[in-house]
Amino acid sequence: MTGPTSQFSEKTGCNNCIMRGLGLCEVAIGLGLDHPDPGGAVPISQKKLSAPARRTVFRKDELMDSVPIVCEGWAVSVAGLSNGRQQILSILLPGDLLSGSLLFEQRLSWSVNAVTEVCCRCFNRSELRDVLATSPKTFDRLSLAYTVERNRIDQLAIDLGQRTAEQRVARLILNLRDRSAERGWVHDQAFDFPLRQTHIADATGLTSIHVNRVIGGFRSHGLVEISDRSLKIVNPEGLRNLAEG
Amino acid sequence: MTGPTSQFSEKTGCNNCIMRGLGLCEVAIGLGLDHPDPGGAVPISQKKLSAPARRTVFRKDELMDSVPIVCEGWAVSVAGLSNGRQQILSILLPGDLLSGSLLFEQRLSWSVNAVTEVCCRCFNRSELRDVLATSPKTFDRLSLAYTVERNRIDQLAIDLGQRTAEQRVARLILNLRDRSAERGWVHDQAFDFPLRQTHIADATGLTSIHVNRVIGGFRSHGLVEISDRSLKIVNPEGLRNLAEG
DNA sequence: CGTAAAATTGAGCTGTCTCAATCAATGTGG
DNA sequence: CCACATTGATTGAGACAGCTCAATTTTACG
Repeated sequence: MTGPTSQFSEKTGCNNCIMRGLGLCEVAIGLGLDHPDPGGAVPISQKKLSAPARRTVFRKDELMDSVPIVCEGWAVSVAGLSNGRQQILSILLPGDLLSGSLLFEQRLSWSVNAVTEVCCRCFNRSELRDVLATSPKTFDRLSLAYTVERNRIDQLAIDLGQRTAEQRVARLILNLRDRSAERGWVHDQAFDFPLRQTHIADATGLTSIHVNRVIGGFRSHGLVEISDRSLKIVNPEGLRNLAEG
Repeated sequence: MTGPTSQFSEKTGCNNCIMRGLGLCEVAIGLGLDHPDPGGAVPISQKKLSAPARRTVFRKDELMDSVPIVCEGWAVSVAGLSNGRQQILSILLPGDLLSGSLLFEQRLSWSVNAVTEVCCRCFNRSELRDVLATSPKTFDRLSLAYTVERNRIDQLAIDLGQRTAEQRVARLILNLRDRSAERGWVHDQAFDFPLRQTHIADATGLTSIHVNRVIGGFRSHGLVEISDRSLKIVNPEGLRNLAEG
């Protein structure tokens, strides 16, 4: 039962997570952290935590004794500047580690905001590290996740430093399509897309006004359609060409 | 023994590295990887490799069986785009890990170019990982290095996404001053600065022409002085204020 | 149903780029 | 040791991508 998804403080939270099937908490499940089970999986104590849309889930500089994984909903990790601007450093989909750094550091470098209603599982760090030391499989799985995360940030820097507004937005959309597709959530080039234009703006280093015009352009060129928190890539070829630049 | 530094073009290479004292290969030395010694240090087989200024040291997609550390000279890791532009993802000073990802991945994600003449030590990856598994101290040291690296990239993305040209250049200079200072190479706000304006441009996502004007501005406002591959911060306050935005 | 958040559109401005040319520095071969 | 070739720094003029300010409409939510 979804139950009254409550605050911030640990609540029933993400029951759906397991119910929705294996696709969901793939990292957690892939790591064998999900729950004590026969298949060689290792139990690690965990807490669940959920937050409503648009709320801050974790605050910069918060001291974490756990390593959270997003189970349900979309979130973003975001760095705020003194002048009010902010940069989204990663968009977190269900199954994503909040940040690989949390394995080594307990202080959170950036805030995490919920885009939709979000639910996380927070794995105890020291237990998790013990598992890492003893389970090579888990180690490999986790270092792969870390590598992917790292490559994504490098790619972000390249996009921000070298590409045009249209390319950045196109690439963002294509990335999210690919990540959704890995999870089996893309059908006929359409997928759930809860980001607001301001999220896209903060992720691409643009103004939301300009993002609006760029997307308007995409739409009028028959590249994408957006409606009702869902995005459909009408012309994948065209979008890809635009993105490659 | 140090032996004839071989490889690539096996040259004499970085004998200076040790001779210059502890400041230099600090990571390697801090890790106790330097050479077999009584102090609990762990020997790991290593090769040395050197390259002249402006040459490519490692090429994107190269398969590495080792984890290199820069011992001497400055290098940059850089991603090239099809349109000829390129983004510098990190500036490597002596003592820096080429990339923490190499602990987990053997394929190099981006090329590494020498800025000055450069010399590296390449530690055997599997031996290094064995050491990590058995030496908590080394593990901590290395995960710290990884964390620092990660934070630097995040910071780069924020700079590229949200800050003005002047801020980006100012921050680059201040970062390099700080990193040089950690190594004890800053005297009276002056330090070795072998970067060309094109390097600065590629690192900040700007045109070298515009970098030139920005630096010209800094100079004429009495913020910095550059001459003879050395940079002096004349007005640290002013530069910092500019950088903060 | 009312209020806040998000999307859209217009007009003008500016930071940064492009193109082009010159000059200084550094390195190379004869 | 000089002439030449290459690389790097500097400066000017004009163009444009993306920003700011401002107003309106649409959508979402308590």
